This record gives sequence, structure tokens and C-alpha cells, in this order.
Amino acid sequence: MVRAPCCEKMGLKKGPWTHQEDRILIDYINLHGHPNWRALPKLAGLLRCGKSCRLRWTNYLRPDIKRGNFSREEEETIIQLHTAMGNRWSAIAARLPGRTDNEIKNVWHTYLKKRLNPNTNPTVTSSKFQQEVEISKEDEEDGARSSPLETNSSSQTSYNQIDSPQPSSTEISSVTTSTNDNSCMEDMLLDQSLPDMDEEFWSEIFSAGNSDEFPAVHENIGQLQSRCGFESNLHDDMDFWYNVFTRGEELPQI
DNA sequence: AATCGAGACAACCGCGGGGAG
DNA sequence: TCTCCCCGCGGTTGTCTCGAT
Repeated sequence: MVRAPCCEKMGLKKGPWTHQEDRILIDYINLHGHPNWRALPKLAGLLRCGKSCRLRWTNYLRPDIKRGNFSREEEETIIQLHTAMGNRWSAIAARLPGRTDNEIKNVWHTYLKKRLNPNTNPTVTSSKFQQEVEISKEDEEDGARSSPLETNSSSQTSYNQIDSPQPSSTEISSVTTSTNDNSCMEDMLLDQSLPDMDEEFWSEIFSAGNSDEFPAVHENIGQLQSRCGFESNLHDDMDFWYNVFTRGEELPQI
């Protein structure tokens, strides 16, 4: 059986996906679906192999994916199903709507496995594990628990909530207020004089690759920096502001 | 302030199943 | 029945972040 050449040999790109690539993939799949992964990247104009596209879509960009905040019920389900089925991650994922096999696998290896067998990893029995237990107790009163996944998610370069990939300003405000206490950010988002920083807006920014061509962006960021007390041009980085505006990433302390 | 190690998670690799011709 | 090709799965690696020293 002859295997297809790997991405590297074909001169295809590997590694983390960019905003532009995500958008291209999403737009293409929304228009045409994905009847043939192998042919998709070529048709969509992506320098990726089909496998990479499929993985990106199924693990990250799919609209029905639910991320972060594994509830206690989900954790218990994973533990029970793993006990019954072993490492059949896709089968486990099928029982957890919105969760991917990759995500469940990661959670298992980095967290649940250690929680179940604390003796195998002494470091987890210490403060971190204890902290998890305490958090769990609190959440039995509060409802949802903040999983360890979530603690890091805001700082990761992840854009899965991309369907709607780059939410409108209205949507953004709900994201922001739910994750941060950035009052100046909220003011900014409620400001009627600002242009709508919607999907098209960010798409143009990243496709241009040069924010200088978009004075409106500079103006918005300038206002935000000023209101938050930043020095001018402190954060002249579109990735940073994309995360702030669309993902509610926390603004740095001054 | 710099360095190091661990944790978290995204992405890749290789294998095997299964369908089409 | 055999071969080819595509896809999905599970294991593994790579990269980034953060806390400890």
C-alpha cells in the first residue's frame, strides 16, 4: 500500500494555524462542505495537507464544539466511560456532545488520570490537587466548575469560537464581561461611535497584515489604551487586540 | 531579572478499517 | 478478490505559559 507523501515533502505548511488559514477553512467548508479532505486544501487555497485541515476542523473550528469548563458531570462521565471502554477516545467523545476526542484525551492525560491515581504522581497530590478538590466543593454549590483547562485557555492562541469566528461587538461584550473585569473594555465596546468590529473587520485586518492601512483600528486601540491608562503604542499587536476584542482576553495590569 | 521545569493543549504521525473500482 | 485511496483513531510530540527557584 502506497502512502501519500507527508506534508513536508510536498512543501506544505505545518504547525500552528493562523487566523487567515482558519477563516479560509471555515469559509470554504461553510460554502462547500468537506466531501473530500484530501482535495479540500487545494480547492480552498490552503498550503496544508487534508489531514491537517480535517484535524483543525474537527478538533477546533467545528461550530458545535464546546470548549473549556468541563463540568463535574462531564468529568464523571469520562471517568466512567474510560473505566468501561479504555482509551477509546472517539467513543467517549461521542457520549459527550461538543467535546472532541483530542480534548478528552488531553484532559485525561493531564488531569483526570492523576486525580484518579494520585499515588502515581506525588506532585498532584500536593497543593494543586488539593486546590482542585476545594474548587470542586465550592462548585457543588455554585454549579459549573472552572476546569484547569480554562485557566490557561485565555492565554493560548486559540480561536475556536470562530463560528461565529469573530463575534460582533454585541456578542463580544457578553464574552468580555463574563470573563474579565475590564471596565474600560466594556465602555469601549458599548461606544456607539466605534465601527463594528465584526468578522469582516478582523478578516480585513489580518489579510492586509499591516494595521497601518486601517486607521480605524489604530484609533480604536488608541482610545482603549488611553482609557485604560496605557502609554501610546504600548500594544501595537493585532493578535493581542484580536484576543482582547473577540475572546475577552484580560488586559495587562498597569 | 533570569532560568528552569512542569503543566496544558494544539498539532502531527503512523496505523488500520472500510469503501470503491 | 485485490488494490488503491480516504478517513478516523490513538499515541506522541511540540510549543507556549506560568510558577518556583
